[in-house]
Amino acid sequence: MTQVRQPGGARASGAHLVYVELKRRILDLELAPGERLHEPALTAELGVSRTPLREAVRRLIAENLLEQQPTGAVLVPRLDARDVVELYEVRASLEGLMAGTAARRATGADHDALHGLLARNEALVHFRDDAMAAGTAIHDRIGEIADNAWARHLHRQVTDQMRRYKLTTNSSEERRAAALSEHHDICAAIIAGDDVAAADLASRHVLGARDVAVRALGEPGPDAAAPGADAP
Amino acid sequence: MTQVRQPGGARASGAHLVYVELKRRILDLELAPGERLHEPALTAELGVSRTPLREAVRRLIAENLLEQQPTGAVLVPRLDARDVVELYEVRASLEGLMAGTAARRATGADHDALHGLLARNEALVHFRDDAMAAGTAIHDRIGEIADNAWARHLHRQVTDQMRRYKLTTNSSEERRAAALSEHHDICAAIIAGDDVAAADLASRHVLGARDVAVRALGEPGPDAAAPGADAP
DNA sequence: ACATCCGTACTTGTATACGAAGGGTCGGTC
DNA sequence: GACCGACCCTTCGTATACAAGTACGGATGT
Repeated sequence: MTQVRQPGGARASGAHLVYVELKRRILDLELAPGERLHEPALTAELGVSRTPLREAVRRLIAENLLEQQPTGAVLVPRLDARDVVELYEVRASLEGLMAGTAARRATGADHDALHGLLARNEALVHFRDDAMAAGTAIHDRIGEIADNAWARHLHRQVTDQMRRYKLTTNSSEERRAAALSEHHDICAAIIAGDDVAAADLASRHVLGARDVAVRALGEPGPDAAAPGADAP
Repeated sequence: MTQVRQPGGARASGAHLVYVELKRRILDLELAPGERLHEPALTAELGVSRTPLREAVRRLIAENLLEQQPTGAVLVPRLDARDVVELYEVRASLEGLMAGTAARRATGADHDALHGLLARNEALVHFRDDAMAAGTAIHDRIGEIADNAWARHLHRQVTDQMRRYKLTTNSSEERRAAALSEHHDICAAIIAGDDVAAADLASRHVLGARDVAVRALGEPGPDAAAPGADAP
C-alpha cells in the first residue's frame, strides 16, 4: 500500500487512514472502553501491516485516545465521570478565552454571520440534533473569529474526548431554549465588543452544560454511557 | 535494543528513549527551527533502527513539536511571534481556571505549602534563575491543588511549547518583584477561598508576562531567539 | 483444595528489506 | 545563455522476519 493524495490535498498514507478509522471507532465507542487492542487482529481487519497500524496507535496514545500499560498492552481508556467535569471546565475556560478575544476582533461581517447563525439556531430549536448542530456552529464561528490557533487546537482535543461520553445536555426543550438564550447573550456581548462579558457568558454557558451533564450522569438514561461501569 | 524498566516504573523502550531525547533537543533548540529531520542520520546517531525512531517522531508530530509537510518531510516547526501571544493567552486561561479551582479546594496543608513557597520566592527574588524556579513551583503547586488532570495536561503542552522560545520575562529586578507581588495576591485569594479573584489575578498575572514577552520580542535581546528569522 | 511453579502460546518491540515518490543534477536543445 | 527533460540518488512508507517479554494454562506439590 502506497500513499495517495486526498482531494483536499492532505496526504492519506495508510497510517493516516488507519488513524482516522481507529479514532472514529474509539469516539463512537465501537471500541469499548477498557478493551484491549490486538495488533494482529487489527492488521487483518484493516488490511495493513503492523507498521502503519502501530504509528496510528502511537499517535492516538499521544492524544489520550488510547493508553499504554507498563507491560506494553494498549487499551481504550475507560470512561470516568471525573473526566467529564474536568473536560467541561477546561472547555469553559477555553471558550471563555475565545469569546473574549472574538469580542475584540469581530468585524461587521462576523456580526452578520453570528446573526445568521442565531436565526438558524432559533428556527431549529425544536429539533434536538439540528439545534445541537446549530449551537456547535455558533461556537465554531466564535473560535474562527478569535483566531487563536492554539486555543482551537486544545479545544478540539477536549471536544474530541467529550464525544466519547455521548453527552446530550440539550435533550429537553427547556434546555435547548435556555442554550439558545445564552447563545444570544454571548453573541450580543461579542457584537457589542464587550470582551469581559463575552468571556464570562461563554464560560458560564459551558459550565451550565457541565451541571446538566453531571446531573444526567447521576441518573443514567436509556442509552447513556455509564462511566466506570464494565460490562462483564 | 530491548525495553527496560525505568526506576520510576515507566517503561523505557528504545522508542521512548528516542522520544525523550528528540523532545529535549527540540525544546533546547539543539534542533534548529525549520531544520529538516533525516531519518537515516538520526538512526545512525541514536543507535536505533528506523522503526522506533519513526514512532518517536510520530508522537512528536502529534504534540506539535514536529511537523510533517505534505511531501512527507518532517521538520522542526519555525518560531513565530504569533504563537507566543496565543500560547500565553491559553496559558492565562488555564492558570485562571486552576487558580479558581484551587481557591475552592485548598486545605490548610495547602495554605501552609503556599506560604512556604511564597517565602522561598521572596528570599530568592534577587536571583533570576532561582526566582524563576520558585515562581514555577508556586504555579505547579496551584495546579496540584486544583487537581484537574486535563487542565494540567494541556497546560503542560503549552509550557513545553513555550520553552522553545526561551522567554525570560523576569530578567529585570522590577519584573521579578512585580511577579512576586502578584504571586502573593494570587495565593492570598486562594487562601481566602475567593475563587473569582484567584482566577482573575492568575489570569492577569500571565497576561502581564505576555506583555513583557511581546515587548522583549520587539527589541531582540542578546541571545533572544528571533522568531521568524532564518539563519542562512 | 489451594497455592505455586513452569512451560507454551501469544503479543509486543525492533531490525531489516523492498517499492515508490521526490528532489537535485547533468546534459541536451532552443 | 536559458530553459526543459531525463536520469539517478536519496528519502520516505510499508511489509515482513526475528527476538524478547508477557500472560495464561496445567501440572505438581503441600
